[in-house]
Amino acid sequence: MLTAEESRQIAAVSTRRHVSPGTELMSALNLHESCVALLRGVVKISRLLTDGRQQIVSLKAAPDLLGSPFAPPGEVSVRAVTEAEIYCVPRPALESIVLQNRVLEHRLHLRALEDLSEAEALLLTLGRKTARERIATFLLDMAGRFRSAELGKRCDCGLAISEPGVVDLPLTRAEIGDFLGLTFETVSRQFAALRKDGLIEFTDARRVSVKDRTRLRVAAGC
Amino acid sequence: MLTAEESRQIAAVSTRRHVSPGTELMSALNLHESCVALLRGVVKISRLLTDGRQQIVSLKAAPDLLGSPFAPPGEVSVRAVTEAEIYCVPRPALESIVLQNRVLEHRLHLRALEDLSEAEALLLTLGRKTARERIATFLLDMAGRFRSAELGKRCDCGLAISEPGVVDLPLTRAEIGDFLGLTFETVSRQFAALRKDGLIEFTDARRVSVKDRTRLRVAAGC
DNA sequence: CGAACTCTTGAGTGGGATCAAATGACGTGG
DNA sequence: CCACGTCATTTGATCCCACTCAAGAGTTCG
Repeated sequence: MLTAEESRQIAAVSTRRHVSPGTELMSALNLHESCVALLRGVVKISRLLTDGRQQIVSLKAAPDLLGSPFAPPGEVSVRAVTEAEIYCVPRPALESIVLQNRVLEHRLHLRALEDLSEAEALLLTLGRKTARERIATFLLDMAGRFRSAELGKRCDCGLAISEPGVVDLPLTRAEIGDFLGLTFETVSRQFAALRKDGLIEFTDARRVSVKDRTRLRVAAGC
Repeated sequence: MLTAEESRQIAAVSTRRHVSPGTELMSALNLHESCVALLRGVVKISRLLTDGRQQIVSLKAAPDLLGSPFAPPGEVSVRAVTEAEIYCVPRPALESIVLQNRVLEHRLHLRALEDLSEAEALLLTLGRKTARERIATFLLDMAGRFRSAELGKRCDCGLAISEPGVVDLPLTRAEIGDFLGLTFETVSRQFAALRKDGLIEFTDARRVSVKDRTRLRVAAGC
């Protein structure tokens, strides 16, 4: 995403941090003062209601940039899901780098449009799909993003051996619920139902194997 | 949004159209061949499931630009909600204009980030709010966007006399349901409940008056 | 070993969906 | 002008999916 020169400029003004699961990466205070370059790990971006209900609006896996130097204010929480390595970049510094580099701004623009498209897909899921459809949709999404490292070792191209389709879920059942607008009990029950129907299999609670991708796609409702 | 010169450039390569409510503005065929400048009226952008379920992901009121010359492919439907006046702009033409104008691309970038923020707010609504909270949230949103023309005549600034708060809803009950992930019966019932509780009043089915903005905000759940 | 999590599973409830009917507004054509 | 069809809306009755409450097992960690 960045050239060596750009990376150097950014690193020069940033602070590197290692964070554990659950750590809030941006407090409400510094949210508009810095962006975060995600070097390793997975983070969740959530919107909150005052009574504690929350909705995960986006999952980000390294390498990626969280926040935008131009993003409008918004009440979001950013927390590590796994162990993670990050750079905290002062917003003004990032802004000036981006404003000096047309191509870089164009790339950020494209990424914002992709994020928007992803958010719209999730809107369809939350607004119109059943619990079973949401879980199936989620599994297909995760299968495209978190293929297990065991099989398809070091195969960087996305088109690895897809039949074994083993996925390492980075989220707890409760987090999956917060992502899909469900309770963790419903998530657990729908996983059990898909397993009983032979669409998936679990080696343990966090490792799923997709047994029948075609039927899983049907179960996802499109 | 655009300078006179930019508008002229765009108009030169565009075709103007008047469309009636319900008209599809972009078929699946030309969706990636053109963008739409909305001059008058309101349109809805929806995502569809094969069995007919749909989710409105965004409402756009004139003046605005629909689609982006850089947007990734996505299965969306764009339909007029009210009578509308539009320019259809060939995508390559718009793309070249934007690529020649840094400031213009920056503005499109900012708009994409605002759209993303709006989409995230809707995600919270669809994922975590009750029917009553969704309707209250929707009314507050509409009150900020579609203040009735009767009061506050020709007052372009958004800060008009807000107490009378009369709103002209551009959507049918079914469309409101497609926006909020509810059925039209539930929309109708929740409107009735808010009316019974004295938070709002109807002069007719499409014209709402906000009687108690404070309690409506509480009802919106934040 | 106990505390704190995570996950599963069961039982019962309730909010919103579904099915159904009636009303009113509107335009169209006889 | 009225009869008619269409569409938007409201309201009632019933159903069911997902939520809630609860219990227990498996884990990790101090």
